[in-house]
Amino acid sequence: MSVTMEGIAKAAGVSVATVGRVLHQNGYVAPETRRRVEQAIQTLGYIPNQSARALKSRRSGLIGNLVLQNLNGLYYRITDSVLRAARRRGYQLVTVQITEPGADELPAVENFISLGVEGLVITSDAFVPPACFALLRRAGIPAVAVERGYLEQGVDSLTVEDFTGAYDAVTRMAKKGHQRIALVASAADLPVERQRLEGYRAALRDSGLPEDPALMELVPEYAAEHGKQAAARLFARPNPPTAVFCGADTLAAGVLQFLSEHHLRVPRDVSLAGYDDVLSRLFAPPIDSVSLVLSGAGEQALELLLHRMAAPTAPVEQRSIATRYQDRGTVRTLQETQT
Amino acid sequence: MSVTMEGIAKAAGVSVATVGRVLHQNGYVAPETRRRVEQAIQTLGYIPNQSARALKSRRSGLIGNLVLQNLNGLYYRITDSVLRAARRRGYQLVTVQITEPGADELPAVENFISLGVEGLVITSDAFVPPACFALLRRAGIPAVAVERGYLEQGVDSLTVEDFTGAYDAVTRMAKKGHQRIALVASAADLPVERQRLEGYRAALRDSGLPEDPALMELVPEYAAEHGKQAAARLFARPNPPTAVFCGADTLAAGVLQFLSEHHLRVPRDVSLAGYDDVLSRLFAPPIDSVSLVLSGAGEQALELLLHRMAAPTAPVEQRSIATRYQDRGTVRTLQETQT
DNA sequence: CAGACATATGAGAACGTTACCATACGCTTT
DNA sequence: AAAGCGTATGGTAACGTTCTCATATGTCTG
Repeated sequence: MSVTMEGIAKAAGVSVATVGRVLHQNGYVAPETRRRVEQAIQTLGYIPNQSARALKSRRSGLIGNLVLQNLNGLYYRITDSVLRAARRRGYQLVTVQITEPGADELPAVENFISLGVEGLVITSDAFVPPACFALLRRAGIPAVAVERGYLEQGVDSLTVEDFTGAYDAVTRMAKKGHQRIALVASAADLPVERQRLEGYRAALRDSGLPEDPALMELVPEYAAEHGKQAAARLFARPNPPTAVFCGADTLAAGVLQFLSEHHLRVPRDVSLAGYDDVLSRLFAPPIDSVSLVLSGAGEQALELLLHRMAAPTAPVEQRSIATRYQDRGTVRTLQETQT
Repeated sequence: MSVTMEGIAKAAGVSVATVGRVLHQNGYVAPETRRRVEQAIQTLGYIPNQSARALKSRRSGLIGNLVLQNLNGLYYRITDSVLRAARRRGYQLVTVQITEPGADELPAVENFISLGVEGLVITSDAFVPPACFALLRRAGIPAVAVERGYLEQGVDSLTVEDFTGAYDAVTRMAKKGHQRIALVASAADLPVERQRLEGYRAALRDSGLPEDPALMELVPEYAAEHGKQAAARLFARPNPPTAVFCGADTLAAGVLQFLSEHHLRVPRDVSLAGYDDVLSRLFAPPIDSVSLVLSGAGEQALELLLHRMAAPTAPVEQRSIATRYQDRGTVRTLQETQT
């Protein structure tokens, strides 16, 4: 069927050992012999068999990418970044997306080990069961967690500075004079969400603003519909907020839909900011959002991973993905706001 | 290092052959022996080595997924669908995304062959060089193209009914009495774009409307900014359109931004519809869009692929992904429109 | 009771590659 | 001239699986 090293060895009139030397550019090969072998490789269209290579050399050239929950488009961007970084280093990325949280993780990790991945990038804000890490440890495969940290498992991680991102956004609103700043965010008990919530609360506190539970809308899901309903509740109050900070762009979309339907304009009547900066650029008007500096996230993840491969016993490292406030002018000073 | 079949054979006091029989549930194994072997597998935590398995059996259990150009979020949804379908059939999906169109395709395909994929799903509206198909043919690896067809290469395909989708959307506008229906679409010379354009033109023709070049904005890219600029040009005319059909949701986003800035409301002043239905649901207001019925796209793609694997010489097959007009009420009858 | 047959297990040859060891030649060094 | 060394090449044993073939029981049939 397919052309093997033996095939081209025969064609070039040499041994497989020599073909191997040409392929790996190591050892001594006479220029003329090299030419003949390369010629044979060309004409026969030889493509090395990765399975055999991996089996023998214990280097698969594969890096696993475990993605859990893909609610917003964010993970795609991270995966994309990791993919490019991996390729730049000569690694192939194998992505597995969890469909059934809580049940699929372990089989997925087994699968990765089975494939012989040399490292694993775990992209998730959801909780990965400790058994997965135990498995990886036993197999001697290093992992790096992106988005959520697993320091307690001794895993290097790349977390998002969500606290700072939220803190910064809300502080800006407070600095512009807003007193009633609402929060619309996910109620999920995940580090990411908790940090955004805490950032919001800390910003209020540090700005000397009271924390009003009636202004904190924690909704069950990211879907726009929930943002819309939350806005409906917020603006039905006698004292509606003058600024709304959303823990996700999709929620902000819902808020914007409500405002638009009720002829409230952004930022004339209400100031609005979202999070993730994945959609907000496309809204009418484009709204402020906390963007994650993902360029380089893949690079960082792979750096951590390769570093860990080289030094398995080095101290656990944690780096972070910075956030940057994307200012599109939808947070206006209170004086200019029509109440 | 890791536990092999020989390891558990030793632990269970049997030969590797027996372990193999237990693993594959074929051949005769005494119940008691089976128990012992399974016990050993459990306690030692045996995980089969895919490389060795693939090398020997020529069945890697891998399916390749080549993705070119990932402009809108559409491909992610297709990939996701393919991923699930593949897993349901016991296949692992390996995705490679092209970064450098025109240069990366061939190496990527070689990589896939090298990995021993049993089939390849090509998701792309961009052009895949024939050399790739030649390579696949030589390696005896079946492929299926999603989104764009490659019938001339003898490749099964799953194309999107873009002509119908556009035709349907524009016909609806015409039926509601609109006479000046604008088009904002990508100028890229791709089958997808051509079909959307042709659908628009055919709908005008069949509705007895003249084709007005001034109402056809073919922009270089999908970015919202281009939609906005196109809208600016359209509405600067003495006779602006009363309805705008966009070849992509991102373009519709730009149009909406322009309209919003100029206090033109949808659908009160202008009717608007997008394409792909990937973002339009989130707009304020949510706008009509042509949605692709992707549920089942992965299933279909894998069905085609597996069918081809089983019968390599069967006649080339082409199926299609249907479109469905998502009505959110942003196309209003001309009578109700304020001009 | 001999042969046929179902049941149960082991031995071992591949799969295509890598990498170590052996061999062989010609040239310099002492 | 023997030893040492750089150059060039071939032979071959793994890597962990799969799978065929061989072997060894007991059990049933005519």
